[in-house]
Amino acid sequence: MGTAGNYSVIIVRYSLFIIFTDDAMTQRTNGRFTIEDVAALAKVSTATVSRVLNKKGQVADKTMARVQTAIVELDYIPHSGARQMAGGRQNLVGLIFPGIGDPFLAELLLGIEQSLVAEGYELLLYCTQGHSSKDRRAFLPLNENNTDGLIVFAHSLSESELQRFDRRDFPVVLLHQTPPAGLNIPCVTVENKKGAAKAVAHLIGCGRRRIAFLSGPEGNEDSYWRELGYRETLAAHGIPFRSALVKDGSFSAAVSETAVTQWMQDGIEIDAIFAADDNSAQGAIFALQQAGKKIPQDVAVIGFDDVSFARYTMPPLTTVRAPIMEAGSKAAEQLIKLMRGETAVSLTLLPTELVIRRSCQE
Amino acid sequence: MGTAGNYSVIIVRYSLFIIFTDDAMTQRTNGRFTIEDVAALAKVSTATVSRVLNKKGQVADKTMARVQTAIVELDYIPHSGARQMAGGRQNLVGLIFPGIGDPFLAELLLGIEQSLVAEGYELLLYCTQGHSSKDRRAFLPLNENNTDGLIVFAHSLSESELQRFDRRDFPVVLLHQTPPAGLNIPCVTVENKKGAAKAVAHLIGCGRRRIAFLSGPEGNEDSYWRELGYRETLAAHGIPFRSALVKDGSFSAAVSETAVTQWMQDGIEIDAIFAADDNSAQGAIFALQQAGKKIPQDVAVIGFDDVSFARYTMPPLTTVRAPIMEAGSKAAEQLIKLMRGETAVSLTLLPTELVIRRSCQE
DNA sequence: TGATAAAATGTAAACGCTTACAGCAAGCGT
DNA sequence: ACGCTTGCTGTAAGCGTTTACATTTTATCA
Repeated sequence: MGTAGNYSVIIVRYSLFIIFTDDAMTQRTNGRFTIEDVAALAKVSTATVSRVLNKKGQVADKTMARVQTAIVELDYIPHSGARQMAGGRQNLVGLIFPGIGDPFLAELLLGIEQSLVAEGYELLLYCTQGHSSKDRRAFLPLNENNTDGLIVFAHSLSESELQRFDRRDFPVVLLHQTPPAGLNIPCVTVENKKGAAKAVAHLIGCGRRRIAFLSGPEGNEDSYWRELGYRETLAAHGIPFRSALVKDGSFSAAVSETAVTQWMQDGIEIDAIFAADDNSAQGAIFALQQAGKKIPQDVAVIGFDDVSFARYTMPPLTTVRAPIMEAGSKAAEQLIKLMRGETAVSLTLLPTELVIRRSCQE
Repeated sequence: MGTAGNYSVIIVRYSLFIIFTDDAMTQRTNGRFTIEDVAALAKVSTATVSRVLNKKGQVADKTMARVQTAIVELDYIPHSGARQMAGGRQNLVGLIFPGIGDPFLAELLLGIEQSLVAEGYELLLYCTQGHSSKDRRAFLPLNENNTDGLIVFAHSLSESELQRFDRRDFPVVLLHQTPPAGLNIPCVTVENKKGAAKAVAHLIGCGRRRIAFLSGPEGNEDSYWRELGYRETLAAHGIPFRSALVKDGSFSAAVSETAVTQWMQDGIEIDAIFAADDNSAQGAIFALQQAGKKIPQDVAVIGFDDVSFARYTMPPLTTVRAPIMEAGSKAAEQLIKLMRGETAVSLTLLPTELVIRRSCQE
């Protein structure tokens, strides 16, 4: 690299030339440039290039400028695999969640990214929908060696997968799920039981007594607490719990529609439905209207989450607002602490709030 | 595993022994196991372990079994970075898209995964929402060195980013976006213009004449063609185009609500709205009802996409069904061809179909 | 000016995998 | 008995970074 006098000029003008003729270059996979090429062009060592790339250590301003020019010139991008191997920080966190497409997620993601971007992290998503956990095991494509930490939503990972990470002290934060026994993984979730209690109390306050509950999917923790809130509030007001008034709505409009239609067909008397989420509420409203019921006159409906479409249902949906965006943002904050080696708060419980629209009373 | 009676017991103890005493082991980052550890435990070379991991080359049944036992025993997971470096296949494809949370995406993803999983690929998602393309450039976390190919939705990548991939012959398929001039990147999209024409023709057939259009975001290609279909159909029926009847709805219920409310306040006479997507249609319906309009008596509304909630609006939404899932699946198929080195179809145009519900006529 | 500290830069090992190549054993035909 | 082929396995180079450490350059001060 000694005789570099006019070398740089040559390089700059003839970068195309290099690509086609330099042997070392053309032998590279895809003809892609490496840190060495950048170093050569900038007339520094790879160490220096690495330093400017990572803004670590000291580099003279002039040198840095030269390196940056070279980077742009070659359209260089560091090889993430090599970075992982060398043990540097990835600047990457992963979010693992079941099915996409729920409006819920839009907000959640917004919250997460808000916190993450501020710290220079990127977010990669992996959706477990349609993978048996068995297939996945060996191949979870977001893991301790290509991310700096993981946010795991609800029940998208099995207990054993969580254990793996815990054993390796890998930063993980759980969203809307408390950790399995014995694992000390920070968790961020909302006050499900209190929220449900507010909803049901409001229904009772509106004079409703035959209040049905549309649960979430089997084993879902949010749904569990929401149902508990429902039961306790019923009890607190001296209204007996009746299992015939509980059906699975699976957080799904379609499933809930079927469930409510079934109630109608069975002639079950209902004057209110508390749905475990807004999707279920939407399905319920539809089914009720199909059956000729007036909302809220005949049946009041109340949802949970307050997702974006809640105000567009007809009538607009009274629902329990979960601070979804805040939850995402808090989760990211805890993860950041963990990634820094600090200790995180093991349970963050966010308050919920009743948003009254017109599906309970005019 | 012939003598497996007490074998497993022995192994269990052995692995603990390894963890705590073997020097090479404890020095590893995170105390994680490598292919060498697996090789040692199975008493083979790393090459053999790699061969069973990748099902490549010949390995005797007995040896393979021993290796697999060791893998399970150590709970070993290959290091993705090392794999990338060594140049093996990643078995990973990336999907890059703007904002999450649109019900549209749920279906799309389903289609993509369906094709991908069959070929043994995993899917990782990157959402560009909330990143300026400037920040991202150097750090696009899904790229040619950590995936085998990319599916890029609509306008989530800049032209120069697409050029980079094209220059490197990296497999990319575009969804709902035709490639920039000069780039030969396969594209999968739907018959937007025809679909729009069907919708508008239907509206006209219902006797509507003052048909408004709620467009998608500026520069969106789907919206462009849908608007063209709208204009041409109007023209074909001798209805003059009036720019006052076109507003931006940005594929968003909230934006559309505002836009329609504005029309109402301005006293613009409208007897139908063709919305560029179902979200816009939902916002439009809401705004119209707020303004005291009856749907479809006073104003007919028609959407585009037929996402899951379309049948839950009140009245249920007439809309142009785009075969979203199929689009996803086709895109994945083309990508697979590209990744195999075969040539792909450069334009796949999927047919759209009018789904008549009750928002146009009773 | 020379001694010394501080700043800037370079050298080279290590990270964990894949794979070309080499080696070895067993079976075959002659 | 010999050389060949075939099937299986091992050796070791190389992938592109980061970083501890060594070295050189520059700044500071008496």
